[in-house]
Amino acid sequence: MKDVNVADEVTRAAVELFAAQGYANTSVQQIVEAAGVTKGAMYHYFESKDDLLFAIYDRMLSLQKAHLDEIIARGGPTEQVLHDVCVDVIETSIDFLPEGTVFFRSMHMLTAPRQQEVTRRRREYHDEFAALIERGQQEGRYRTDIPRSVLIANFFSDVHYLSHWYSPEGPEGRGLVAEQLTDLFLSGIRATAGGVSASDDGASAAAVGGGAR
Amino acid sequence: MKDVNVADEVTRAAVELFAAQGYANTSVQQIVEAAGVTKGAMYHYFESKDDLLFAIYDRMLSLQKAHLDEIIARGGPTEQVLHDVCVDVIETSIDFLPEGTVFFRSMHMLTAPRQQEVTRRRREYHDEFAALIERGQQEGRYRTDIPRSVLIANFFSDVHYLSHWYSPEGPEGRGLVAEQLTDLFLSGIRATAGGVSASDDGASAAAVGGGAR
DNA sequence: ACGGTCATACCGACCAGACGGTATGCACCG
DNA sequence: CGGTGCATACCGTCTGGTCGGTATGACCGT
Repeated sequence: MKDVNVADEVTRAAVELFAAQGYANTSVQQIVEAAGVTKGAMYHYFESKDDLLFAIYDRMLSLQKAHLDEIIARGGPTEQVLHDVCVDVIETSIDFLPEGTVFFRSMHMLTAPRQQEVTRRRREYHDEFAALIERGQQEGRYRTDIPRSVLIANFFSDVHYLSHWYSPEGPEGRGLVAEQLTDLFLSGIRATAGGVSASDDGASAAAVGGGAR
Repeated sequence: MKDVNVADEVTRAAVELFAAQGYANTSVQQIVEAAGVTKGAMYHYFESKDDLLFAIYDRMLSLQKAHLDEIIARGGPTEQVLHDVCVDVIETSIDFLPEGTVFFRSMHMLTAPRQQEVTRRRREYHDEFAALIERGQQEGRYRTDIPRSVLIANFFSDVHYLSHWYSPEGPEGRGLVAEQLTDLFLSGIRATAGGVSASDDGASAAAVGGGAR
């Protein structure tokens, strides 16, 4: 099965190098050397350097979308489903930390049509996530005084940022961090007894205390 | 004052192009054309393309650090100070949205020493921010069941992510979004009434999984 | 069994061109 | 006259991609 091995080895090396040095700073020569193959072999399996990059995106997107669908299909109370979705995407992102680095850093290096494709598939994920939040809002669980798009951005930002600070060698296990970030997010969007006062007086908001149940 | 004008115009064009196409995909030729100057003029003011990129970082870092110091120097209750700091960094990031795009996307394109310099100055900001959180924790205001580094990452992620979703043309004013994100963050880190507090003796947060009750 | 044919997998020298950077020169100013 | 501010032509390097060629092996008619 040399077929699989070459393509896989190239992909592996590419992710590693792209994450470490960036897409533009990594030459095809470097990749094939790191993968232990030749340029000819690589161009036999990939149309272009861009194609190689897209393969990384494709794998990530497919994986996370599959997870999302599976969790939603499982059903259950909104809070539970949302919790599971959040934890999963964080854990998955930790499992694929180098891919994540490349993902957010090099998206603009893709050719226009592929960039659109990535955007489209990310929006699919986004929309399903948004539907979950909306469901929770209709159930009175989550606050409605802040636009839904802001609530969602607030969560995805955490996923996005992971590759900038999380280290697998650090003290925190991936499962723990996932629970913690999810908890922070859910605590933030939970509907509270009182409203939110915008401009002045940030201090008095503390008096409201938690709507923790 | 042609001196200032040329350098400024080049910087302006560079930010715009870097944000739109990425650093690596933007040639020096493109920059000088967009700025309405010649390559000779540009290389008279900047040592290299890298130098140009660093100038962008330098400006952002100086600005935000100055703001931070000013707000902290103003004093006041912890909650108020932290609130103001959060709002400010978000508003500033919105004012310099293209710079922000470049900032996070192209850091790895800087030469090693400059990358270190940027990291060093970011850490300065980070540490002052961490000190604020710690103060709030000692006052019993903020939860201690989650590592401080996670709390902080949770906030900076929002700042980081802004350039990926916020649009000045959108319905949300920059001040409003800043308040909303700040509120979400503060709601998340607030110590809950009956919840875990006191000394952090390790992983006491495991209870999160079941989702309330 | 066997020569021949064809497709697939792979090799690696080579190329066109783009890019960052420089060298040289000139105009203007104090 | 010297120095600053800039213009322009030019260069060496490096890169993505190509292309002619070879090795391997399955299949086939005889």
